[in-house]
Amino acid sequence: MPYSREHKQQSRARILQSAYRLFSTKGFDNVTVDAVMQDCSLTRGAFYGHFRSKSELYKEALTFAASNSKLADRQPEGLSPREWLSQLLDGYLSLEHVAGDRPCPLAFLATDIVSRNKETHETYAHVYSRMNQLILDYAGKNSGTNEQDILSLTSMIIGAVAVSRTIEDKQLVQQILSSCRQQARVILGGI
Amino acid sequence: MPYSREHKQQSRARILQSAYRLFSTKGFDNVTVDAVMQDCSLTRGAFYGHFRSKSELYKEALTFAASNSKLADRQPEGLSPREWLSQLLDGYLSLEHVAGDRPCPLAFLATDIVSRNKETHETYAHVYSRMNQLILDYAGKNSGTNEQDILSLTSMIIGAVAVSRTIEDKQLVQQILSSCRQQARVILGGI
DNA sequence: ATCTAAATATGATCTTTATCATATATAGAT
DNA sequence: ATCTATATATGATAAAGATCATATTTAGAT
Repeated sequence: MPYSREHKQQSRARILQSAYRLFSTKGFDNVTVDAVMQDCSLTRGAFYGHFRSKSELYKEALTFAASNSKLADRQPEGLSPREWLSQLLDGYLSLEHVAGDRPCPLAFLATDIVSRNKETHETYAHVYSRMNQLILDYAGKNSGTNEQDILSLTSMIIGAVAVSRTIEDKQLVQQILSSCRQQARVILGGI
Repeated sequence: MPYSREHKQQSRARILQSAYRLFSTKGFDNVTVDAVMQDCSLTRGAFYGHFRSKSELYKEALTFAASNSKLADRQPEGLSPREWLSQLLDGYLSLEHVAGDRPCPLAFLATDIVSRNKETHETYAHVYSRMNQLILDYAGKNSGTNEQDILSLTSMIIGAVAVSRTIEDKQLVQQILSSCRQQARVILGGI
């Protein structure tokens, strides 16, 4: 047996990490297979030992990102669900997030997804539903916040991050994010 | 002098219209210069008599779309600004819009824009500011709705349309749009 | 030390596509 | 009718990039 037992798994994880970082900041067509492999210090040829195609990589990277998102992080002890949700929203609606720190695929790939294949659309939709469900859980089902409210909330925060990413005027971006942080609290009935 | 006086202007307009329709639904990289020209029954070569490059076309198409958007339409007589705004929001948050009828570049190109050049970013930012300003004007500055509220409103409607476009479950899309229509009225203090 | 299957690297190939150089068509002016 | 500047079309070029075929490296087992 060649190489250590987990070697390939580790390579695969590195490829996915590089891929997601590049895809989410540049979009599918502005990232070459070469670029991804160079980013994780491998080469073109090795790629096809891990993935069937660039499309498959994109879909897998999307799944990878979703399971590594802050939303998927465990709620820290000592925080109530609502406090944790409050922190999550502040992180989501932050300059750091907009700058590309563990970016949310829902916002960063919003329009890039449209040109991908059906499987990828389904993956995206799944990630979206999961975000809504998680926020609903944290908000508390008997809190006066219902599923409708959550749908408008997620539209708002996804839209805010997507738009903010394109705007170079940092002050305006801060205003957008701050307005949405405030509005989020209104929707959730105060935290 | 060859051709009629306005011939070239008309061709240019046709190119821009085709370009915007294609770019907004497929994104920059999934639209070839050939495809645009064929869409308006011209050919590749003629393109460079009108635009210096594909990038320039994209930017011009964005400007073109903004000035042809429903938001730029004149307010119909017999409607108050708030009634007109209400109709605009319902149109924006509709299945028809999501399906691509006179689509809003802010939503349809949200992440595609990021990879474009600085000039294009500025154009996008300009369109964005204009949308906020128009909505603020229609809402009425002394109505209890302030600029902050508008920023969260536009984030929400842009996000809703951007996300909806990727989701194939029509029922879910209707829920998203409906939730946002409702939330929009809350933000605007009832219409 | 050597052998071997798995992992990775290297060197094509083939397609797509933006852009350019050149040719043709158009319709007003003479 | 013909001439001409402008608009449009056609064919060529060249670069980029996904994928494949083939070679090389790796490290556990013998």
